[in-house]
Amino acid sequence: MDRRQKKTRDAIFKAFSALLENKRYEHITVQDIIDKADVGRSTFYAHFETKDTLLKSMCSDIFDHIFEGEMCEYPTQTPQLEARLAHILWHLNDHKSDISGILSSESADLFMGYLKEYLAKLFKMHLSDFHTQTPPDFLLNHLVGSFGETIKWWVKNRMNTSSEDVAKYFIAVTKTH
Amino acid sequence: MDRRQKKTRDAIFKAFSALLENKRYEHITVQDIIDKADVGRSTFYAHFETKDTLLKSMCSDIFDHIFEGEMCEYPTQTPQLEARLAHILWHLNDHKSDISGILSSESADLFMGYLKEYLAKLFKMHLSDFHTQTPPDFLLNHLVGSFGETIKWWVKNRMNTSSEDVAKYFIAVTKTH
DNA sequence: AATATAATCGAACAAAGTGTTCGGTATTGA
DNA sequence: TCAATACCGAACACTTTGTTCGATTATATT
Repeated sequence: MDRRQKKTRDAIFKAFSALLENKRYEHITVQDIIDKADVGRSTFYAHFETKDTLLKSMCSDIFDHIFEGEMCEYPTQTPQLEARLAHILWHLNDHKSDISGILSSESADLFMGYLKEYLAKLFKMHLSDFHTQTPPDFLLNHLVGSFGETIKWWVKNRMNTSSEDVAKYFIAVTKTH
Repeated sequence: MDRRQKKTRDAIFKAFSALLENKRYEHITVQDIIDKADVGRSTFYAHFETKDTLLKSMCSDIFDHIFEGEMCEYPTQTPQLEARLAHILWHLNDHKSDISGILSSESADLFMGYLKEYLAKLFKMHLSDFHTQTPPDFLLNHLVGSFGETIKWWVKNRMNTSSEDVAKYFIAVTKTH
């Protein structure tokens, strides 16, 4: 790969990453990026079709690195899985600033954010039903987050499953004490 | 409230909802909305500061309705919670099209989407560790989704907890068999 | 029914962003 | 050295945004 290409690519990544620390993804413009990266407009579009493509490339770089060597078959035991998860989390530290920026974006998250406000109120009343050997805020986040993901799954599947069954499934995979 | 206001508000909601069925939230413009709603440009901005405000108002309408009467203290027992969750899911059917549209948005979801691809591969190897009385795709979605939410929580808390502890917490609240 | 009030219209506006093109310049790898 | 190619940068047409303002129109009230 041409040195110039790599240099430009890195400059764009770095600028994008820096911008993400102070600005939401949706509000960052290509103009912002090329200004910060000090790169010509046409050069940007020579590398990336769009802003989303840039994000995708960046994610691939990060994830390929983190999950490298993690994808082989292991004896499937929960302790082993736990170690793997810890390992992934450990590597994520290397990209702390990028990730923080990206995760603070909006949109479907706008919807989920509002939904979660209501779910949180609801689950708070039932916190004592569940496993309590974890910090309360972790537990609450887990319940709200995973039930939110359940709703996404359900909607994605065109709400084919009955609501009773979905609720049953959710209770089934979540540990009570 | 003036009839005209309500009429305009409804027209905008309806148009927005219709647009969401065929177009991602991020790509819908105010122009699209006022064209479909057949409403003056200035009228739109008289009602909503921005597109996000519109979404927020819409969400409030939906959630206030669904969670109405759900927010009082009950005897906190898991079967009772299960019924409540089912009830919420049931009501969500009334807003199927809106919700489907909103939940298909991108951005932070772009990042999470890529991350989840990797997580899914990983969890697939460990599926047999977990509770199996649910459909496999539900289980996989739950594990990937809730671990993704765990990562969000962790990042949001500035990664203060050690990665080992986070992994431990996650395993603790998730039911194995 | 008459009237004051308030919502809507529509056109125009500056500002900002998008994505593309193209001729010229500079760097690279062979 | 030299051909290939990556970059520059300016210009382009186009879209979107958010605001303004005077002219209409519908509304609630008396």
